[in-house]
Amino acid sequence: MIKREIQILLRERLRELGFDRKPEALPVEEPSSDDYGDFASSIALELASEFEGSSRDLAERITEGLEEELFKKVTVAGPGFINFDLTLEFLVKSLARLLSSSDPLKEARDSNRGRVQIEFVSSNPTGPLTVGHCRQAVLGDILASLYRKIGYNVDTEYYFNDEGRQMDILARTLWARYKQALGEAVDIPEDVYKGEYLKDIGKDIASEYGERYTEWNDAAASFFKEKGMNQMIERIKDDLSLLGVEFDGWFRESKLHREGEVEEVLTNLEEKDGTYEKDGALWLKAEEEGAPRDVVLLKSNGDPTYLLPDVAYHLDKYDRGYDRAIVLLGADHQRHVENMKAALSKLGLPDDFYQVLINQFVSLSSEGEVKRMSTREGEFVTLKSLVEDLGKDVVRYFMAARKPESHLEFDYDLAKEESMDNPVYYLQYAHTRIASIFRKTEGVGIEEDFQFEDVDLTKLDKYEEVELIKKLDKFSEIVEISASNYGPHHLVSYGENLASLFHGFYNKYKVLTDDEELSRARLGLCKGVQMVLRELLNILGVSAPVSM
RNA sequence: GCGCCCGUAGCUCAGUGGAUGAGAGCGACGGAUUGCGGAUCCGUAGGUCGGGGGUUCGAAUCCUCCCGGGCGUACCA
Repeated sequence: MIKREIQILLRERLRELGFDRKPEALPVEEPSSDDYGDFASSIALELASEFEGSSRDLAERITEGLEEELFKKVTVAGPGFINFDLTLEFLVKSLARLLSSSDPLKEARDSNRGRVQIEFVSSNPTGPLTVGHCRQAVLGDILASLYRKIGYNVDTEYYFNDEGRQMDILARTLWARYKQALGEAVDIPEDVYKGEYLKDIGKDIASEYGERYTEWNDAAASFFKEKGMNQMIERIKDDLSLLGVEFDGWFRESKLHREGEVEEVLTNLEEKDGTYEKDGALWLKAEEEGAPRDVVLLKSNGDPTYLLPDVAYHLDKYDRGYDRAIVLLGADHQRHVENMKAALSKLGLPDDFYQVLINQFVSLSSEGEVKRMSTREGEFVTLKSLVEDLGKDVVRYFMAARKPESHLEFDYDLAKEESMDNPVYYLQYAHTRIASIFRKTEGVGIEEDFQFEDVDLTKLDKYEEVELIKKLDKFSEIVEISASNYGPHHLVSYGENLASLFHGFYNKYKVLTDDEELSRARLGLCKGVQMVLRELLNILGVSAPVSM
């Protein structure tokens, strides 16, 4: 990374002046204006208070002896900004590294980063996944591949409650559907799971098992619970696979109860003096750990609340050896997160173990109308219908394009538009275009898979070419930022930016020219753009076609 | 009432823990191709970065208050 190299040089120079700073802590940025060089640093302004002279004087001192072969020019501007103009030879090395590595993220990878678990969607198997789950599925899946790319050992997991009241209702409803399929009229309990999907499952069971479960008893209850849940899980898996999302693990809440982990965590909390009884219920002293108020762990009827098994679940994650547990939750879980943090802190887990990405809701807009997505209304757009309608690439791209903590207005009409107006195709088209250029190389006497080692990349001296080289160099930093900030949208912005630079370059200059050396250099640049685009689309889970 | 998130161009939104003219896409208007894919490119118009105050050499970005919207504030999950 060019930025890193400048930081290291700056660090050396600052050492000589008596300042001790880590290179990564030194501000080096691409300035907003081209008048201020390729890169700029405001370090002198930051350190001026520790210096006897003015910030401008300090900047002058820093630049002394810094003008080595890397820099065409180093100047001090304004109140003390240091502007770096890089030589073409130096800039071009970054592209050469990319071309020889065949891996755009080689520099960003560090295999010693530890184990991370990412939990997302985690919707209970009582109904189909919706547009809201879709956003989370995409975000979680991208984060997982992002963390893998930079060297973490990542497992994804889906957690669900396979017991409890909701599952009982599911079982009861499914049984009723089964009976209906056998031709008997049975009342469906009001307000619950009337969906077509249960009718279908009921029919399947009827044809497979005939009249074996005509009476509602314990055997039927457990049969329909297990059957219903398994069928729902299968459907959820099918929906997710439409999106290209697969989980490494599926965790059942019942395991925590069965293996005594819930009991254990309760004892643990009691021993740490983290609980008390009030009104017949057992409360967690959450307020002591920074939560707004205390919260119930065991209801007065003895049942645990949602919180308690989730605490046990996270202790289980911790015991499995993860260094970090990242959890994606919807905006309505804010209070739960505070309670969880309080409980885990009571138990003595490291503060940074439990990390939550709260994402805001999705609304769908079409023909000027905005519809809120609500499962409670009973009217929701399913993940399945959305993906079947628009395709995986478009859905994933749109779901990733906004920062998670912002509301996402999903523009259905724009997403549906299979034309230049749809930003997904903008990126894919850049990739396709490059592939197309490489199919034409023989026409100018260049073999398609020629080696870039011998190419003179300093032929790339046009403004647009240099901008592209700098942009490519920035990719690993963007990936790093996207991962550490849990913000896949940075990738999208960067990708649109890169594609835009490329299209501009393409329109202004010919890649395949009469000058063979120039052609080879430009092909090198194209290859670099293609490599980064492909890697980026790959992380987003969007296909990178060679023709469209 | 209190807590979290959001408020940037007509619309949808970028702008990583501050840094030297406020950006993109869509929409509007006007242009570009007998040549590598026009799903492209170039240009014009359009903004007191919700509002006030504060910190700083410097604030869309940090602090505070206010306004507007979403979510939460359960012995639901």
